[in-house]
Amino acid sequence: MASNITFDHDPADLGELERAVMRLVWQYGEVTAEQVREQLTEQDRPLKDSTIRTVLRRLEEKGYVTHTVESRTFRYRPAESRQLVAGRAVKRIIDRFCDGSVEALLVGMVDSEVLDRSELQRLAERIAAAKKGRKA
Amino acid sequence: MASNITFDHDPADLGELERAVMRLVWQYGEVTAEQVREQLTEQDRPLKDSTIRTVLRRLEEKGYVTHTVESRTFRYRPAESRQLVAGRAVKRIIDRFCDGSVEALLVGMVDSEVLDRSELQRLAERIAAAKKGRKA
DNA sequence: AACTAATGTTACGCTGTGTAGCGTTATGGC
DNA sequence: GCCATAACGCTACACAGCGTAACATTAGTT
Repeated sequence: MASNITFDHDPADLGELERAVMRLVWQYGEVTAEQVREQLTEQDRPLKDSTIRTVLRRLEEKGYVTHTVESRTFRYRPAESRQLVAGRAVKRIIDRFCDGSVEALLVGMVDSEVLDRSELQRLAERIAAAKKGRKA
Repeated sequence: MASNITFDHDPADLGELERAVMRLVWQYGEVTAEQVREQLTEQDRPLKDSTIRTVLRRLEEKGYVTHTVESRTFRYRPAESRQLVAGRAVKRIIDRFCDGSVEALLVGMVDSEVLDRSELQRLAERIAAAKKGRKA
């Protein structure tokens, strides 16, 4: 197996530019191709607008954004929150590198200094609290 | 190029086969090209050994494995633990998708059902305990 | 010296991504 | 109504990475 399964989108499979664009989409909540172009230009990355449009179209094909037309202008919005996407990306890593063990991952995060234990502790409490208060 | 530069090891920049091989390297701790080939064959993925060798060489170039020669045979070993690599991969995701906020990520993990709060709670305790017991 | 096991070299095709040119189509102004 | 213009789609192309492997090289063993 593994050869013909249809994988759903993998956030890590976004290229550098695509990621930069997604960052903007998430940041602004809603953007037009022009706005994206302006922002990128400001980030010292001047690009032709056909380039931006191509990227936005690909992102939509990949399911990262959706768009609505408003007086002949496309408004792109994120299809999912970045937290959700990030969460799935992490899940992928866990599956691929930690044989599904979230624990192994977190230990690795601590080891690679992405997380320190007190921080983790705090987070655990925070999240537990938030979840409890929000309970379903 | 300049081999003295610290390269970014992003597991996401590994291909499907490369990942499969890494999994074996991590699993066995030490492998020869032949062993890798046998294992892959057993996983219904028969490949010529020149293929395996190419992949192992690339993995070494990328810094994922190292090798020592033992009576003409290359013994490949992981350069770093998979937890460490996974941890860094996650850090990348955090930087790229969560603007560096670990909290945002964990919240996302909970939201995308990668983690549930009780699990997180337990983990926090476990890790804190492990760290404490292991000295600082 | 010949045989053979283990490695290295080179390559080729495919897919994805960055980047963009050019064609198309509504809209508003004249 | 006609045209300039804005916004978009389509097509392409080069380059890199990965899977895959044939062929060349080298060093022990007999």
